[in-house]
Amino acid sequence: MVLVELGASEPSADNSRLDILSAAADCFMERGYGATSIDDVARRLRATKGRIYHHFPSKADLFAQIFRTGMDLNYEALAPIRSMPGKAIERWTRLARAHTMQMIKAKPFQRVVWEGVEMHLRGSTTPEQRNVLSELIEYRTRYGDIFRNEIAQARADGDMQFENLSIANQIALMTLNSPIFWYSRRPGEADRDTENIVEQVVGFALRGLNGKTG
Amino acid sequence: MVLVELGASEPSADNSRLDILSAAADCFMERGYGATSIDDVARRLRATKGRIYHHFPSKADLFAQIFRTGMDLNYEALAPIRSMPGKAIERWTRLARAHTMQMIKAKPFQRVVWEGVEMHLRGSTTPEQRNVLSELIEYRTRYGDIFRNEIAQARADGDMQFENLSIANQIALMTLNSPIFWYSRRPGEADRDTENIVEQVVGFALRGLNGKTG
DNA sequence: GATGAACATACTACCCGGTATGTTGTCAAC
DNA sequence: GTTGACAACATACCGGGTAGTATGTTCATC
Repeated sequence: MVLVELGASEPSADNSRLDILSAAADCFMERGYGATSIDDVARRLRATKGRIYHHFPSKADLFAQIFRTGMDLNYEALAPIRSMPGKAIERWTRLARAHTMQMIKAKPFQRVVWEGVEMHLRGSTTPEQRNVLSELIEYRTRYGDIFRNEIAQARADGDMQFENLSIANQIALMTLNSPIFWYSRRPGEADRDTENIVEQVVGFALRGLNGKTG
Repeated sequence: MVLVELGASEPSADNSRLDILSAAADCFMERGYGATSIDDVARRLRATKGRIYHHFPSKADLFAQIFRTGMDLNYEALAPIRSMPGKAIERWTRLARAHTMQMIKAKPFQRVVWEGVEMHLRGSTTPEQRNVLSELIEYRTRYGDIFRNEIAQARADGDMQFENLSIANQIALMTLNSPIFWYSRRPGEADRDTENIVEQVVGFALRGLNGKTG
């Protein structure tokens, strides 16, 4: 079972690659995958297609790389929390905070992740690209399971109450993801303001799960 | 017994129109607006483009009509509840139930509504189609305000607690909408099962809003 | 000064929205 | 019962946009 290796690619190798990824993520967020042309991405970089196709074999692959990068960021944000001892509900709350903050901080990448999941659910991809995508989907599914396991444990601890585990997790994650749709940074917004928004979101989800606020 | 109206070329045309709308909604749900071609819709109808363009002037207009139909259904579902007397929190709960049920029952249309809102937020439409769409967006915004007003009132009544009204409404509606993404009807699912799902969703949102369960 | 990476330029093949035109059935009037 | 008119499509075609490719160009490194 070979999973994604975090630092697999050479670090200092390509600023150019990262620039392309970031610009493409912005485009995909603003117009969606289908409506974004490679020329659009190139234009944003003040470059041409040649540059992009020099680094990425296809549009679908570019999309997939953004997807992977976004998920890498998410795993990275959760990493220090996952191993924390203590009650599951407390761990879930911290995980939720980190996740939600990630939705805000890396919004373009997270929108790509979202669209990637949607694309997979719709099954509208070429059969061969689908393998690349479905590997990423599994990556993302396991990510969701991190939260799923915690709320399952929290329920067993008597710290949460809900009927169906899958549904509860779906709704909770949807809540935590929601900022990618309605959040946009306001001029002069401080870190404290952002954290406040995160707290409102996480609080909503926690209450939704009947979490015992200690 | 004879109900044929003179000069009414409507009935057969309306059936055909509805068939097209429904087939197109299915396609848009499965592949998204951009990835769906008019030929795709025609193929699903076992017909050709001619039929579609005979009834709808453009792809964007077809999309808009589905959007409008979906919203019409939503308003219709809320109509009898809106005028009910009693506490706001109670009214909100009933509205939420009706809305969520609608998400499940008319899922293809609701997905189109969702994508329409996304398209508008992204601003990726031709300037002239944008007028048609933004009118629908306003239609949809007023719909959201129905819920917004109720939770504002409920908070004033002391029956709900949350910090930011806009954020709370956004999250709550997102929760109620979420079935359009993860729900799919299971074989042998009864109405009672569906209602149970609705209850889980609405319950989650209600607790998220700190609703006083009476 | 040869080589290859990192692009830009030029071009092609294809798909898709839209249109223009052809075909069929119906129905009304003569 | 023939004809004309029109609705409801089907067929054929066109033009624009786009993913992908093939080829040129620059520049650094050795």
